[in-house]
Amino acid sequence: MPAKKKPDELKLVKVSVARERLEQDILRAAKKLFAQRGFGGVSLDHIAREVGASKQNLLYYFPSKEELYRRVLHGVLDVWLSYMDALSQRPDDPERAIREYIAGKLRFSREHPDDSRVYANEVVSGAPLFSAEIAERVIPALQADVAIFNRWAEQGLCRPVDGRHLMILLWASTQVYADWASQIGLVLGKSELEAEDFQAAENLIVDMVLRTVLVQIPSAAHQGVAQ
Amino acid sequence: MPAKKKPDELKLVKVSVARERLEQDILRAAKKLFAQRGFGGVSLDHIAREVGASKQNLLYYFPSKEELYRRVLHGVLDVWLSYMDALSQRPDDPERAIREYIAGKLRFSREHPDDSRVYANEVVSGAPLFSAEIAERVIPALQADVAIFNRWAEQGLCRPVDGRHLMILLWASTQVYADWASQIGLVLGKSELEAEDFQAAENLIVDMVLRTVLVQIPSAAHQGVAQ
DNA sequence: GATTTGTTTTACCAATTGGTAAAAACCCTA
DNA sequence: TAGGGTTTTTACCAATTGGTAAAACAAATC
Repeated sequence: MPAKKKPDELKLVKVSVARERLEQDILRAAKKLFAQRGFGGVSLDHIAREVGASKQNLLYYFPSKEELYRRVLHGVLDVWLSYMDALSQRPDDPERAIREYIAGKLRFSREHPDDSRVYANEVVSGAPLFSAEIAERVIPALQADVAIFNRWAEQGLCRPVDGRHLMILLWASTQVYADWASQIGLVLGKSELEAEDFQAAENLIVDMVLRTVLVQIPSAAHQGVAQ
Repeated sequence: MPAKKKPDELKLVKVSVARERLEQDILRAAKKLFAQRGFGGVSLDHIAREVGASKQNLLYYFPSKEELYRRVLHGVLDVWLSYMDALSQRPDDPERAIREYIAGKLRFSREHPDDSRVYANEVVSGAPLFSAEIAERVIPALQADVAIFNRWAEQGLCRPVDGRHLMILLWASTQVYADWASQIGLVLGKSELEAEDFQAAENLIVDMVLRTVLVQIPSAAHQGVAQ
């Protein structure tokens, strides 16, 4: 083991740390702006100003605007998927699995609203740059969830439902609390959603799904229907 | 009645017909593109090419891009609201009212996907140009619907629910079939949503809402839960 | 047929777009 | 402190952006 190698590694690590930090800053700023205005509505200059660098500096780290956007989308999908594995975690307890799935997706909306909005923007646009990755990573995860519902139905643990449309409804009714936050704020008469709003949403959604899916009406433990 | 007035009126009508047609063409093309790429992602040139006119010709009909966008949004909101009055139409029959409300909103998603997507784009962006009009026109409509739910609960016609979050869920789970059509297509394994898909969605949503809202479990007439 | 009115086209404009090339500044190790 | 690699800045670029001014065209009325 020659001593020469060590400083080399050290340097590499240091460089990559500094590089990594600015790269992350750029990605974060880009995410925020893409979330707000979509791919076409954001310029490199805009992102550069947000992060306090020059446009040419961005282009040093990311070869093109599209590549930067792709990197943002990729990160968004990582986060999105990491909140979506609740069903498979509790393969023999539908009620807990559903509760945790809904809670997890609502937590995603609350903790990562910009990720949710970037994803929404891309999907509304018809996912021109991303349908392949969605088909590869999202759809299999969904198919697995649908299969779990079907198995539960076979085992008599839950009523037979159309798992695909149920999953769509779960996506829609949870992500809406990130994507439509501005409008929901108007509805609820507050400028920002608070913990209690997410709790009320969770109560309602859980209640509805359990009533629909479970064989016996769920315990009154969840008082979600109270106003 | 002087004869002079007649030709004047005639001219005015003719002119406004021709003008109206091109104006409508522009609005339609603009709506389609704004739906796809949002306000910032579309250029006047882009719209002009789509409609077969010159950019300067657009600017003759609409004084600015923002004004054009505003007009599009205004039209979208008209359509959107026109599909939202089902609840108040049947003030004493919750089940029918809910069925018709859901069916109406899904019909909107199916018949006017671009309207839905323009609206979605604007809301995801935080409604920078439109929050005032939303607050003026959408929120009161929603408040009225929530009030109807509360009245039903008072009269013992339905269980007490958080009407605001229920309405949000209804919006989300119906509009998703327009806004997320590309992704739902991937989920269902088809490039375009068909009548049966909307029917399946309607069955599921209606079933869930009625199970949650009605005092007695609804008649088995709606076989929405069958896979 | 002249004139008035409404519409479209031509010719511009400054600012911004995404992107390239090269020079300058920086930083670390030798 | 000299040299070499990494990062940032400066200087450009052609194309496109939203928008203006005025000329050319069309249509209908007098």
